[in-house]
Amino acid sequence: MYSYQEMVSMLNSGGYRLTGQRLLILETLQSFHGSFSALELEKKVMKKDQSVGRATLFRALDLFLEKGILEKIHRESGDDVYIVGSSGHHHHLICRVCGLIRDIEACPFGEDLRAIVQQEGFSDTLHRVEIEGVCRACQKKQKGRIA
Amino acid sequence: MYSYQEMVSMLNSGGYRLTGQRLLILETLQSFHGSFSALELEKKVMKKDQSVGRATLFRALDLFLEKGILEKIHRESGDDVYIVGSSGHHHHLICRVCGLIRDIEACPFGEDLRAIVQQEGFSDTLHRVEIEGVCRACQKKQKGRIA
DNA sequence: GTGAGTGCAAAACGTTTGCATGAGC
DNA sequence: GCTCATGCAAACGTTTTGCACTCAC
Repeated sequence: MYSYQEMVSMLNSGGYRLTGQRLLILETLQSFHGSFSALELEKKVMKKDQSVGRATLFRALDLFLEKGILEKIHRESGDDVYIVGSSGHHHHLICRVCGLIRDIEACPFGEDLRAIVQQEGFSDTLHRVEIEGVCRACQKKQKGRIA
Repeated sequence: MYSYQEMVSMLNSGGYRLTGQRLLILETLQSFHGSFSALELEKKVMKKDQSVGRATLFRALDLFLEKGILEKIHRESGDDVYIVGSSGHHHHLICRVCGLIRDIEACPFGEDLRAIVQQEGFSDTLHRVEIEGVCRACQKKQKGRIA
């Protein structure tokens, strides 16, 4: 997960302006320890500075996605959530209860799949592996509730 | 990809009523040879019977998803599309140009990943592998356009 | 006959836009 | 100072809802 400094330089290196709003949003991103929705981000940002416009936030989200500062993740529920990005090829392990994300560096996309893709004649492929489950902490909470 | 008959019995076996609208939608589903959006489906259905309400269509989509008659797929572009389901565990190879879908029966989720998931302490996991690329036919079309 | 399913229209939802204003480089 | 970026509010497109009506069982 990128640090504030890394995010700022990623933004800066693209020739984008380091406005107060963008920096505020980047700062807010750090307070999430897992995934978050656009709305959750909006609430946190508004708490810090109520004058930030919705449009600014969505424009920043798009920009950050494009620069790789953020990544978008599709939950089984159908909701899209965001996480702060990290470098290198990786996949995600997501807790469907609390939204916790763990980056997985192992990639199951090996020779077997590559061969199938080639056989089907597809080019310019990218792949997405998302594993969804319940994290240890949420398992404990759930057990506690039933017992 | 399920046949019309299979879809009808999947619906029927759940105790759901076989209404004219639902059957019309199931029939329409067969005409797609790849993925489709809710709107594309709506257009096709409306062409057959203009009196079908939007709400009915969305309610049917939800129902079909729940019964496994349809599957929802997340495109890299951010759009959600649907495909007619098929039985057994499988993943998808998607053409980002035309929406063509190929089911892949090989599953890369093996011991390696299983061990990582266990190590991280996650339970009740499900996984999603989506490969996006450009199919053979669309590659040819693109080449033709440039040359 | 009964209740699941429907059509309609209006509302809700999250997101995007147009434009005048304001701030970064 | 020149442009990119912003705030506001209104528009947008998709999906959901509430309700009276209807049709499958």
